[in-house]
Amino acid sequence: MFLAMRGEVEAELERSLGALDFPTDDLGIEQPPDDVDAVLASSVAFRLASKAGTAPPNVAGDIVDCFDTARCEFIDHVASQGPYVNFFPSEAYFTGTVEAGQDGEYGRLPNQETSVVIEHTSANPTGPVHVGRARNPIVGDALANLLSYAGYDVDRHYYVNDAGRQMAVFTWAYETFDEEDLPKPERDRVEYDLVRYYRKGNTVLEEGDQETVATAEDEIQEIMQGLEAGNEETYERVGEVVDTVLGGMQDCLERLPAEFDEFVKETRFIRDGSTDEIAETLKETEYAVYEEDAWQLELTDWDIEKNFVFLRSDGTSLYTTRDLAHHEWKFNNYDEAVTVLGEGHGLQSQQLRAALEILGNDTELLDQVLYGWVNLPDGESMSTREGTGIMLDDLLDEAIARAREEVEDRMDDRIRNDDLTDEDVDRIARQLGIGAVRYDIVAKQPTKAITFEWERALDFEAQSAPYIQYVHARACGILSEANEVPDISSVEISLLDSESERTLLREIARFPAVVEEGAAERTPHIVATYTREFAEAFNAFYRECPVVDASEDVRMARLALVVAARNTIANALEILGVEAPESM
RNA sequence: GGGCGUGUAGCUCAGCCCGGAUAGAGCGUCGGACUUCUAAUCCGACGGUCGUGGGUUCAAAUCCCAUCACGCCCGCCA
Repeated sequence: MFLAMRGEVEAELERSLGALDFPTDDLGIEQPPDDVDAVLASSVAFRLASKAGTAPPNVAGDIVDCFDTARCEFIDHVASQGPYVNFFPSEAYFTGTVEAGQDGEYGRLPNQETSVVIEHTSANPTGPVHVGRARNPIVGDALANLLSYAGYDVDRHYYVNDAGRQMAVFTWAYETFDEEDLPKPERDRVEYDLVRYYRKGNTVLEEGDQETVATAEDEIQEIMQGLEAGNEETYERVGEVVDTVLGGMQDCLERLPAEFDEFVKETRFIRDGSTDEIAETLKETEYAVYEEDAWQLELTDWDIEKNFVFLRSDGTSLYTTRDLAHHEWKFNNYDEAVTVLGEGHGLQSQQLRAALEILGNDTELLDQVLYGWVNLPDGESMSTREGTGIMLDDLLDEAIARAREEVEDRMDDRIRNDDLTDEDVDRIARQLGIGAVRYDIVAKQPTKAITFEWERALDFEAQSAPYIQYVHARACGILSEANEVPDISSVEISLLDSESERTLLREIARFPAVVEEGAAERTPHIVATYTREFAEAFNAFYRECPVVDASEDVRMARLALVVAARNTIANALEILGVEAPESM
């Protein structure tokens, strides 16, 4: 209803300003502070005062006089307060909110008829997923959920770097070393098994004697050239390693859960010739220069001082050249593209955009969401090759273990006698533990750097997932206790007239607007902020408004409100990728 | 040196793009509320030169300029 009301405010305010001979390009619509009872406000009177030759409050008064609420369904009245014009909701606003909230899909926006490909994670398939990489799937998955809720047709892609030197090193190491020379794997899963070869290979290359390293380099070069030349046998050898490791990483990511519609391999754009085509096209452009035997692009028009080399002196392509072919493929198959990537790729993503423009693409359709690094407290960085960092599996296991402890501690002093089964305890521990990890990461602006600390990551207090999840469990508790479904057509919404009920209704009403804004700005964290504010409103309602024991009419109205609240918080959590427990 | 990002309460963060009503939360500290639809909750108190200095504006945490601190990047690696 918020979106509908905002539409009415915009239309009628524009008409009013026009009638008063004021410009209508800036309506100054904003959210009033908490202690003002209006849903929307306008500060436009400030800017019109000098034109009108009078003080802002007078202008605000004129606007109020001209504003015709008879033309609006969701606006009850308009009032000026000093220089501000405040818009107050009608009974239909609240009735409409409760009705809309009965839908289990509440918050989902109309189909935008637009396809979006969101690429995220895309970690090199070299070993187990560590916490440093985990920010990407968590942000990426939430953003994909959010765009989907906003009515976009979303495909989730993982771009697999299977053509680089690291994969050649990995393949050589895997084929060279014996299992018995390696340490025990840290966990019984394929990527933990195979990463040992990769680490051993890198150690040998760094510390081995000259002859060993030279032999290894020859073999690595042979693999790389086989890939570039389109040699099928090489593809198979490398592919075995890539697919195996990736399979294990997928198992890990599914725990979050983060799943993908497609794993797009980099070699695909070598094999189908599109990388070569791109290179040939670029050579013909006015930005192309041939310097020091390599083809480059001068990007000074884009304020990038560094030349972008797209063909090496030996004529082979680079990662970004292949990524150009990848992105042209995206543009051919989707209306819009979003990529979630680490801040270390800033310059590269600028070069990519510039080159895509040179190739004639509309880069307005590409959004690159950058997220900051995850550091360890002692300043050490996380590296698969060096075997440093916290593994995501370990973090999730620890989170679940701590959540289980909490659940068990609380079992003893539960007032409610609802005997949780062992399965319930398992479920709750998993939902809360993983939810806490996800929420902690998705709730922050991605551009902020994070220092990983166990206690902080696993804090289950307020402003964490369990706080929000508890709201859902409470709502479900009321509904199961009441054990009846309100007939929405006969419910008296006007009975929901206390302050806490009205506040909760307003929170429910603006959920679709949060989805709209978050999707447009590609900022899933605002959904997390919303869930916190929503939880506060719900808890106030919970404290002040008994549902089950209320008189018949009030009970029905409140039950309808609780259904709407439950659907809202369940769907907001779904966007964040945090499970909504029915009991905890 | 250049580019990008970050800097808001002791700590962790919203708010900044798009200027507007007394700068908001949580943690921590202190003090309160469970015979109640689940206290993983709620209520109250304490806590702020919004990094710093200028500028624009009726109005600046928000826009502009400068500056400091921290992070990342500046490879014919990925």
